[in-house]
Amino acid sequence: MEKITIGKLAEMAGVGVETVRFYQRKELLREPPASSGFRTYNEDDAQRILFIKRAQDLGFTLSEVKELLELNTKPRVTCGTVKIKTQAKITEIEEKIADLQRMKASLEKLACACDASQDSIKQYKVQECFDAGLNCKC
Amino acid sequence: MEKITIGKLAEMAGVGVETVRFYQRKELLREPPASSGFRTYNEDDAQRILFIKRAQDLGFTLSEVKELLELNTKPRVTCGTVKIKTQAKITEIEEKIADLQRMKASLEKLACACDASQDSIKQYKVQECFDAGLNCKC
DNA sequence: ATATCATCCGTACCATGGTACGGAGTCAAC
DNA sequence: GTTGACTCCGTACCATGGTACGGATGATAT
Repeated sequence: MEKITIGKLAEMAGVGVETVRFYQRKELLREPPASSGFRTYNEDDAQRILFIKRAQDLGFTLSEVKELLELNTKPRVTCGTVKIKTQAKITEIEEKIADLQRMKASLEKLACACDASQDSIKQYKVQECFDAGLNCKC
Repeated sequence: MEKITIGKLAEMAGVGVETVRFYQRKELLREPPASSGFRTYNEDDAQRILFIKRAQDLGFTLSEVKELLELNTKPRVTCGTVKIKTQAKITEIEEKIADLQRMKASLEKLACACDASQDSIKQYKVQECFDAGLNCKC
């Protein structure tokens, strides 16, 4: 198997060298055996970084990712554990979407009010729009 | 009107005294007139903090909240300007919603893949769960 | 009038997720 | 056998959104 240096690993995974070292400090990635002072990585390390990036894109924090990765080392963990964690994340995301949709509705009312009250806009407060009692009847 | 001290204001808005000072440093909140060395707030200041918190809960950063608040305070803002800014925010929100919906879809695939493999593969790895999620046809 | 709060201010610190720096050692090519 | 690129390590720094500290002074109640 080829020797993968930190620079090559970083390139393979699409991250910076410093990011690899950062993940090692955070114990998201093992400290690989060092041959003559230089770390020697393998394909699995690259896969692991790609996994971290993927999970991160799905809204997991690094400590959540670490937890997920640690599920592997624990003996009797099944996919069910992953599913529970994943569904908690889905619920979180659904709540954020609902919040944003409420926000969007409020801003649409503000935009609409701008149309309606061409000249009296100066009195219109953004806060008022966000608050439950909206002036606009759009 | 009653004099509201920083401690009372913080309590009214459900934040810490230090948070109020922090918002002032960030220019999200005015530096109120100080009567004999102590700041004197009013009801509007409390409303403003509540607005900040609300917008923040909806995924806006403090600098975005600041921008939103500035829609109110700019003196010569015309109706058209408000509408353009508001609609830019709406577009931003729509993008956030779309991002979250993509995240949710991926997570649902992940949950589904976990479900499918729960019985059959006892030693299923977390990474494999994510990989299965990518290819899941649920 | 004295005790006990609250407030003042600057500054330091916390977590998160990295990024940058600088002096040293190492490796590979020419 | 020297040059240039890469790596080593610790440490400092960045933005974000706060939280905590501590000495001084103001307000208030008994």
